[in-house]
Amino acid sequence: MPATTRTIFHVDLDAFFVAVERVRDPSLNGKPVIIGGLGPRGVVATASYEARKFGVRSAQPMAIARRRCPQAVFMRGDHDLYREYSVNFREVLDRYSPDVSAVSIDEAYMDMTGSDRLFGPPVKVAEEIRTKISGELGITASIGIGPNKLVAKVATEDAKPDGVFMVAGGDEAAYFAPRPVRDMPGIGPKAAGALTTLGIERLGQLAEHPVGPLRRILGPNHALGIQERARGIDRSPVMERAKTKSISAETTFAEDVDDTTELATVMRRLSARVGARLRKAGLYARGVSIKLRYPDFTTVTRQVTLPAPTDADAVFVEASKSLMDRTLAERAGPVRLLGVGLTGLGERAAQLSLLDHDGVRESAISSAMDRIRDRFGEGAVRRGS
DNA sequence: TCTGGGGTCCTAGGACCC
DNA sequence: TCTGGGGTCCTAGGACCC
Repeated sequence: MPATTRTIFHVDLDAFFVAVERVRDPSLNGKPVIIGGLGPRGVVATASYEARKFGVRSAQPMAIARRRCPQAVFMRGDHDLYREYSVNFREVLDRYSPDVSAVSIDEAYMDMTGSDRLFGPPVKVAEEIRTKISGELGITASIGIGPNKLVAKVATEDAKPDGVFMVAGGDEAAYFAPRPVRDMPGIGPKAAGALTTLGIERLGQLAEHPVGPLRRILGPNHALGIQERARGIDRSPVMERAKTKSISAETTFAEDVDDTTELATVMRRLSARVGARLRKAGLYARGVSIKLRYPDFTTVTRQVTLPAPTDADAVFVEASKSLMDRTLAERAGPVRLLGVGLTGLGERAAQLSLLDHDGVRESAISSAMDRIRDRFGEGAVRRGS
């Protein structure tokens, strides 16, 4: 099969959460709006462009955002509503390509190779998609176009906000070369810092650097691949995301918690929460993990593999509590964050044969309690101990 | 300025099996 | 008596992304 030049779109909704809030309440238009955790330890999820002018950024501690832009409207956000918009967003994209892959709630790739005959030149289709999104959802999107996902994704940064930017096939290396290495997805603060020690600041320098020293920083197996990416080369297909591999829930306390009874209560609640989500997805878990973060931000994880796959809360609660006891025995509280995860997920049918009788019974009990909670609310039932 | 919550992927060492 | 290599599973930690 001959190598064909692909046409890939990366579609990204602009300041998505804020945009949705503005559909609901147009009086927010033109104002700085900041959405994120409102507690003492919250961080910014999304800031409107008006707020960004004051130096407010995603993932920034809310305390800093408040200082930089005290006049902003601060909101908690409504994630169920954002999910609904995300579904409608996806529905628009599906009209234009059979190969769409969502990467997150506000972002997706589309393989538009060969779509010219149907829809016209890429930039024109991109504008049409944007018009449809804003017409039907009332929010704006930006679209990056490139010969692969990597270039399309980076191009979106030049398209934002509310625009289209295209990098033609063949231009990708020249387009990447002058950009800071941090612009490349996969190079985070650590890798960028390490590259600086080699005098590498831009993607062009990264692409040209002798691979030897890069192996030390980027890993022996990945240095070459990353150098290819620095030239804008990426062969990965637009593919729907693989199945869920883990389900987790965690909470950062407003104030550090030392009381082991309270920690146990929270651990139980988190375990039940991930258990409910697991059963809703019709899955079984083979492993339970926990996470503790101490005030100095050191983070400890502990994990066990269960004797048999299960979806029973009783098993998750027992496992997570015993892992926590073990961890606290090594280092006692206070604790800043507590988390629980379920791993080794699989389909019910595939794992059913591995269940013992007790497992079947516990599974049935948890499912029955889910139904009661659905009808009567969260606090309606709890198992006796 | 003081760091959320939900994920994925990678590395690395040790156990265990063949 | 000393010494193998490969494969898989398990656990812990960490980088990164949105």
